[in-house]
Amino acid sequence: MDTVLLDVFRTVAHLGSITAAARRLQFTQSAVSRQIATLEAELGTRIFDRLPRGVALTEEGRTLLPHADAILDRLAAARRAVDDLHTLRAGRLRVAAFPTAVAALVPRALAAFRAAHPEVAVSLIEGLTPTLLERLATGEADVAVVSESPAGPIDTTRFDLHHILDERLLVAVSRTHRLARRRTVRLSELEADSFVAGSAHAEETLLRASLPTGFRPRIDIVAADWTGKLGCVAAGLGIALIPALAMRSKPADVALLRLHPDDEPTRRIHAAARAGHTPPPAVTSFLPLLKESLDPLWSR
Amino acid sequence: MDTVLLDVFRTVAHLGSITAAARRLQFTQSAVSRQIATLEAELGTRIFDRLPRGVALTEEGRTLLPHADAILDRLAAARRAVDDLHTLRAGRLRVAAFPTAVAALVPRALAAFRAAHPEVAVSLIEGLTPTLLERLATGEADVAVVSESPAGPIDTTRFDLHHILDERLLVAVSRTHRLARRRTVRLSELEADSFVAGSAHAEETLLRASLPTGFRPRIDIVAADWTGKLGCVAAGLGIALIPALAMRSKPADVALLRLHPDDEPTRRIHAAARAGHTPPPAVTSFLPLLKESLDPLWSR
DNA sequence: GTGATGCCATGCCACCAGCGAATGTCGAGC
DNA sequence: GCTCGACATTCGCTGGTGGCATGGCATCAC
Repeated sequence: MDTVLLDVFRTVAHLGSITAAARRLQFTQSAVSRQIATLEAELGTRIFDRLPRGVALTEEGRTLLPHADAILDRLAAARRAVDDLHTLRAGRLRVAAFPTAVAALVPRALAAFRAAHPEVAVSLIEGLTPTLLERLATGEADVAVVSESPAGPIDTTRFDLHHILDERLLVAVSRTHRLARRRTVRLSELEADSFVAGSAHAEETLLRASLPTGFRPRIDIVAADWTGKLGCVAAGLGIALIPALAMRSKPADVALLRLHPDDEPTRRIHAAARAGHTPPPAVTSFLPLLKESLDPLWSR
Repeated sequence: MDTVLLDVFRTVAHLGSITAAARRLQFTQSAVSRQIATLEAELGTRIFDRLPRGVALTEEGRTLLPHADAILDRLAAARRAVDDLHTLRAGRLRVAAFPTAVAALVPRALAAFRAAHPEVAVSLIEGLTPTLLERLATGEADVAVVSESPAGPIDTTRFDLHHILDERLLVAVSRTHRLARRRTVRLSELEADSFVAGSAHAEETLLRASLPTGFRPRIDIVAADWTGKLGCVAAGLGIALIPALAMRSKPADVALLRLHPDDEPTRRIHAAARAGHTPPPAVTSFLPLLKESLDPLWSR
């Protein structure tokens, strides 16, 4: 059944006249007359009594009226809901991101998103790239901020990648370190140094994955997170490799050196979405914000 | 919007395949494909992602689905409600009737109606004919059981009348009365008798309206209702005119005489419905029951 | 790799549903 | 009795809708 019939019915019932309803609905009288006749045929009963002046609802019509109202209201609500989703007056945005991105990049972008679209419910899950992609694939997340190294390429047949930045790896040394004044160093110059490494397995992976094979760093100190690591470095206990993304601002007590371009590992940060699936509107709107949130410190 | 689109949408969403939905709905695949496209155009957004094997809901589609379900369910409920009304599995029957009819005629018919259609809510209002007709006209009652005398004809342009019976007026006399053995009497034979009249104004009207002008009954006793009146008659205190309709059964202690046809007033009992209005299904079903409930005692 | 298969989109055609304009019908009111 | 207002009906036409056939794409079997 066409809901236009119900709208016509409602209007006729309200105005008590086919002719008046036709005027209001921009139809001809004959059209409305036949639409009512069609509706009556479909229901198998008369819904209006034809009076000398206009029409009046029958018992059946009176029964139908609230249903027609409810159906049309719900239809309008459906349109509104879909439209709200489209214009970001409703909906949700579930971001998944790897730990380093959660330090600053993703929170900044999420904050900007929430400011722009306060009615969209945002949520954030932290995890390692393979897990994030799995969540994305199962629909538990709408977008995943992931890192890709040559060692672990991402299946682009399953995921659409939006490149955010190429991550820079910095060498943190104490201000009194012999290389503290340098802008750029080569890895070979650090063979004699002791490294402060993270205790987390992820950091192991980072170090191993990031550095050229054959380079065997000396590790004397293990610190859990970036803040502790930087403390050790500042105290001159060793040097550390720090992803630029982990630096929320330039620290005062350590020097940050860039690696020579040939030594720098290539870790590309992407926002990933499910391939073949149209991203929810919130994701489409979120991606540009991720790029706008970039700090010049982070990428080369 | 055609609700068929919503049904197609629902089926496609459920089966995850346009082709499968087409099979189930007895459409061709192309038809369903374009119906989905039409729905998407109407909403201004994609509601399905086209995958290599079938389709999957987008965020917008997921939002729409519960609305589609609700709309279709409500539509089905509307059809059912109208149909129930039609088949008397629901609805109401509001009967208005004049007092004498409420004695036995209408209750019997209502009981039969309720037995046949227990899910229809029945109600009954008692009143005098002009009031009843007014209620009918304003829609407060669905059908009115009214009496019509030559003195008060009913406007048949406003009301459709269904003749139920021509009311018989009986003369109640005690078993020891001089006419107790007669079957028929003439009014002129009763001039010497004392009449037991009702105290109600209605009874005054009945007596005056029923009897030929010029006949002046002698009234010594006034009794409120038919039972009391019959009690007086049985005790030999006088005689009474009783509408046959008021007799729920043949009483043992009084004799009931018919009036000679020429003396009998013509009061026609009708079921009245609003002219020009299709009666509610319950009324259509109720009218035959009124005639079937007739007691042979009542009418000539 | 190559053909077969399954799925969706689309071009084309035929059909009919629904619209508008005009006319018919009926009752009310003057 | 005439006019007016309101709904129904008829007729011709157009646009929408479905079916058929085809094409593109991805997957699967061999």
